[in-house]
Amino acid sequence: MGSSAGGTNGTGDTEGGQDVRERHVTGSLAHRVPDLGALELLLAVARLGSLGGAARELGITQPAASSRVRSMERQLGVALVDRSPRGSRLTDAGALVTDWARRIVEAAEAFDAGAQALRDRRDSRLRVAASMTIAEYLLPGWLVALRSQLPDTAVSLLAGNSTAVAERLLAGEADLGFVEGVSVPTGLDSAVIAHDRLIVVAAPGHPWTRRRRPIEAAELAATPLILREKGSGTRQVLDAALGGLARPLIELSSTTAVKAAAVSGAGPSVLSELAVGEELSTRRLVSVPVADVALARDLRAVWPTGHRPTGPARRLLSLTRA
Amino acid sequence: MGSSAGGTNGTGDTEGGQDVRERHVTGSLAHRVPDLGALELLLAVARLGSLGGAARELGITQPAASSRVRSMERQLGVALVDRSPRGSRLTDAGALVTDWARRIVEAAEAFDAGAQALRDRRDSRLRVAASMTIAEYLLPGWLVALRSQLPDTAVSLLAGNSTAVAERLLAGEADLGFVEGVSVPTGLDSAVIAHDRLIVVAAPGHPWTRRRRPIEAAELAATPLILREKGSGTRQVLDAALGGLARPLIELSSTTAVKAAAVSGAGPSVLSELAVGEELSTRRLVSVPVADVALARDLRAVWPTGHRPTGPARRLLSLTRA
DNA sequence: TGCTGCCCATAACCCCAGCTTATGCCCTCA
DNA sequence: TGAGGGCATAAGCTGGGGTTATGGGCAGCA
Repeated sequence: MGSSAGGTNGTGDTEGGQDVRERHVTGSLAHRVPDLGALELLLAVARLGSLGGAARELGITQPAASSRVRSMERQLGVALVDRSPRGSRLTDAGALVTDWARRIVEAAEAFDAGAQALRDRRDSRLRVAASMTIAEYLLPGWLVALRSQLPDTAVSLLAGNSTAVAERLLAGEADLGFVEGVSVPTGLDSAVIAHDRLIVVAAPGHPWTRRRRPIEAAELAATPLILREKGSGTRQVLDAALGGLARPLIELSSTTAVKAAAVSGAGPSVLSELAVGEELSTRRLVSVPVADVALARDLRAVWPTGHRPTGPARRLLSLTRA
Repeated sequence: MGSSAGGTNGTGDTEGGQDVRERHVTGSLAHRVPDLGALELLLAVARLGSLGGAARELGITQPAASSRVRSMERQLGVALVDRSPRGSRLTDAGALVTDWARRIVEAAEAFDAGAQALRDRRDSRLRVAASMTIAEYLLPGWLVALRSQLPDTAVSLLAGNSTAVAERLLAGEADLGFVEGVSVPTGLDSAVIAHDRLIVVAAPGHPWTRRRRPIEAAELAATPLILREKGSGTRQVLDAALGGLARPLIELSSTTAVKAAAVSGAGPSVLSELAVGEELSTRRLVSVPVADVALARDLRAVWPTGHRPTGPARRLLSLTRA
């Protein structure tokens, strides 16, 4: 590395003497991270090896691309591309930054696919109904993949609980559904597409995170927990596993609120492993081993009995089987 | 939900009769996805239950927040918050969108943590040297976590291959290193922090993706593959596993380039599972089972023999042991 | 019942980031 | 040696996002 970071190539440094470098300013991410357009531009430069080429691909002019990359470099304080009269290549640091940028762009693509499905309610070629956990954590990725296979298929998404999903399907208002939980609503055929486990989590420092031995079912049932409201898929599985005994410390109506409460140390909680992956890997939450309790559940694709999915629905279904 | 989507409420529609609704316009993500500032604002609204409160937290005025949320709703075509004279709550669709937004913001936080480490080269309290794969895929997450524990510790990052990492550590220019690969450079102590496997991947449709039986080592060695250049950690492991026989179809100098080539169907490749997680789950690449080949490798933290990490280095080390 | 406080919306104005067009220099290659 | 691709700089325009100022609903309380 180090090849270019310091500005050893005196191409253009117009900013001259100003090294005021505001440190430690908590300028709210948006001020420290380039916007999506700039990140897309960077990815295009990486792929095409030229600023002008990237500009053409994005439908802007070459000077616009040039200045935008430059201001991104100023913002980050790192040289990203080596410009030469016959093209531009990423510096080592630039390659790294580009990889990190790609994550943001991919998350944005998932967001876009999801948002688009949420908007196009009727008149879509593929109408999907999904339970919350699946709609939150899995569907956007599937939709991105689906779009790459069927770019012209408009998808609509309705999110609700299992019974709502079943109603839509049976009323002919949805082509394919996804539910989590133990049982399949009557009138529907299903295929298991993935498995999910509920796990017990607590903020770092909680006594349970220091235990040697796993929690027993009885102890879990006896401890007040931060939980989703009754009726949620997560709560149903937990209640079933404990024999209807889960004691709520607080009941909240969204997974997000539950996570926030758990992270802030309000108490232990039980959540889908899909929901807490990020929190676990960054140590904002710690998983507590449990013994003796069946917290696994299947994630299923469902459709009206007899109406085996065809067309785009079939395509989507085939994407979901990892 | 559907309360406002269709534009039935004529609040501000200055564009009047134009329902031209540009469909299918590939307006480059950035035009379809709200910018980071707007997403942060949405998260704040979700957390605080009020537009004004969110505005205060972000250091902007209430009208600014109000208008920004409104324009986000217009952009997405979906009502996100239910405004009432005593606060604002997310709609169902808003809750979903907020969850998707959170992914983007988290990716941005990782980007920011990484970029900041890349910028602060010297004069940092914790100097980390890491091999490319780790710097790309794992370090940013660790840095986010570290920052939540030690907000005032400036971290610097140098990315290079294993020998470069070792040099820095031995020269006293780095406090903690991370390497992938089979052997530990001499003069360094190490601890295994995770495991990684190289996997064989191909674009969907490639003959190998239809096979029933795993690929044999001999077949893998006989087939031209898309590979990183000689000397990269990935290549070393593969060569060792095959007995130095890997045949390159193309040699490329970055993981990203290799992935792009593989996705475009140029041929099969061998890559770290860390690198292709996203591609696998969205089916841009398919994993091909292999028999008979030892493609596992350890990811290790390393430090100069005897100089057991202390202070921030120790803290970071403890974060990395999942 | 009216007062006070919190919440949100609208209006008018301002500023700068990012775009465009126009131009020039550098390098390579036929 | 001229043509063409690639990059940089300069000058001017536009709009999104910010600000201040103001007004209207709904709760709670004297």
